[in-house]
Amino acid sequence: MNEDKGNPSATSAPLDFIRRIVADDLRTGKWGGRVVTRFPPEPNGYLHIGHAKSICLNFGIAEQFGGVCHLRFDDTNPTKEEEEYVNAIIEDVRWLGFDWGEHLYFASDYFQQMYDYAEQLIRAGKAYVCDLSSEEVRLSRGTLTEPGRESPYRNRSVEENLDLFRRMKAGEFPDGSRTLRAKIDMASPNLNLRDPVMYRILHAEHHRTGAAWCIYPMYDWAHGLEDSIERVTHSICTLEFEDHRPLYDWFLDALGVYHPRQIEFARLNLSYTVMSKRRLLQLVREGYVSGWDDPRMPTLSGLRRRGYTPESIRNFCYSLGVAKDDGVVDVARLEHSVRDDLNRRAPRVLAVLRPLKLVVENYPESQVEEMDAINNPEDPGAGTRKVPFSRELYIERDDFREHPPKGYFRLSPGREVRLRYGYFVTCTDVVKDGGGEVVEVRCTYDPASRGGNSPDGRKVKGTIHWVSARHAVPAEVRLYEHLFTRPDPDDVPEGEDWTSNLNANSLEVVAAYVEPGLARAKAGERFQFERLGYFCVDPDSKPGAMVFNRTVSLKDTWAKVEKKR
RNA sequence: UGGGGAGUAGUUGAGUUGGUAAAACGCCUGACUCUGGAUCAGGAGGCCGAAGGUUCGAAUCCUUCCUCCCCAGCCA
Repeated sequence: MNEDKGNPSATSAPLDFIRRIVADDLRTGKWGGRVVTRFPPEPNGYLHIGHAKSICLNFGIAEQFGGVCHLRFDDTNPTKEEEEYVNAIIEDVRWLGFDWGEHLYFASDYFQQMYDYAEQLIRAGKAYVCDLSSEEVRLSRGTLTEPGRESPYRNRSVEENLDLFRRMKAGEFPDGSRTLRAKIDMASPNLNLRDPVMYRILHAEHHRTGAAWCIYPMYDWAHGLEDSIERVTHSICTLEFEDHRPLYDWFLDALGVYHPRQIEFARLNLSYTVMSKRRLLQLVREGYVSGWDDPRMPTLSGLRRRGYTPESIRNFCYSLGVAKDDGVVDVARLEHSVRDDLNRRAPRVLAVLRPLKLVVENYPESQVEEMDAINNPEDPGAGTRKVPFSRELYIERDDFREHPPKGYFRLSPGREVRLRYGYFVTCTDVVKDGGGEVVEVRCTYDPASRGGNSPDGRKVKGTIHWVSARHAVPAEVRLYEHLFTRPDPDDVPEGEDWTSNLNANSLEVVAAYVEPGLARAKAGERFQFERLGYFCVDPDSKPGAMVFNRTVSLKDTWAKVEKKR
């Protein structure tokens, strides 16, 4: 099939800084020849294209260096996490093409061990139960420039801490009344080290552990332990956790346990869209889109429904590289990678998005011919098919101009064009409605040009697509544009927010006609509508009521030329 | 303002021990073509954030400065 391009495992491309670290570690035997990475999503939303970069990195490294990559749910906050999300995440990672084998884990499975480690830290005098409220903690934490103040509970005895912590676990105290904190340094310039909270009390039902726990570990405390327990070698995360690394290291050192190396890289940002889970959730909840899998969403489920292939997303991610400066990637690159993939594999078909009737005056009224059409010029093995041709056809409105501009070489009065796989036709007349709108075009055909070539060798510049009016299948086609009108959704006037940059025209529904063979196409099937773009059958599609999504248009140099005028 | 990061073509990014700047996408030409697609061949585009310094020589080393991002959740 389609080999991933740009994946260092498949090319001689220079290694990125993370792969270089892995390769060095392998050479020096630092981890005993093991390579263990992990992708640790929190099940509080759907995966998006930014996660795909992380997935490709982690699974890609494991694959390339003969290691393994774990899929681990970081489910330490029962108030935000749901099973629906874990199922969707599993489906998405699998769809993207990765396999974690036996290595499916849940942080919640480690709760008991984490608890035991916490007691160990208490006994070592490195953690204490604090009775301050969250407000009081906030006030005593200090600011960016001023040190914090130590909690009055900071020096409780080990016995008292142990007793209180056990009672926290036993459910004796209400939410928010106490926390377990690490005893580090309230004056540290790194705020993360100012006695961070390790456990909070949350009497909440967890999607996996139910009511077994009422204290839940915080990210900083839990994450390193998860990595340690799984004997991860390289714990790869995004830049915002760079500040947390000293804490990651502190916990593991304080415990004296197996200690992976955390490495940070820049997350992916894409132009014309938003990527934060909070904002994606807002788009869903407030009805700006139809759901997490709305084809306009940058979620993997949205891209899948839109018609993106896993290969194209992987190739896109590999083409990005891995570095530490965060910028914004032009969506045009994502679009390029689907075109590149679909060009090679998508069967071509004829479809007319905005129909204009074309009557071939000298073509016999009742005649129908089956024309031979090539399924995919990029893939000779794809074969050919028959497409019916008759006297009345539909052509694209855009392919006729009563007054053609310079450089236009499609149909217009007196002009001859080729109907793809059909005949040469010459426009003889137009029919207009009361408002002067062209509602029908008349033409004559050259019977000698059957199939698309004329025996006298004369050339025509334009080739347009068409569909037989009598045989065509009506279909709903959903045309998508960028979700936002500006590359940076946050680029708004004073007082407005990112939602004011939502593109009102991001979805246009059109009543189209497609060639008859498409009547049986199944959800998820992808096609190239010749000269238009790549389209995918939507799950909403039903026999007799086909629905297609436009994945991406074809490059259109004529549109570009026209736009410049 | 304290701490942590980052600054190389429009974008993403190579450039690992200093020798004077890859590539991809985008853009512009042209060729070819029964998709104005694809393909092929060319091209434009960078004072390597700035200023000093070291050196025969600096994107790479030193100094100072500037800009951008992250951190004051009992979120992850």
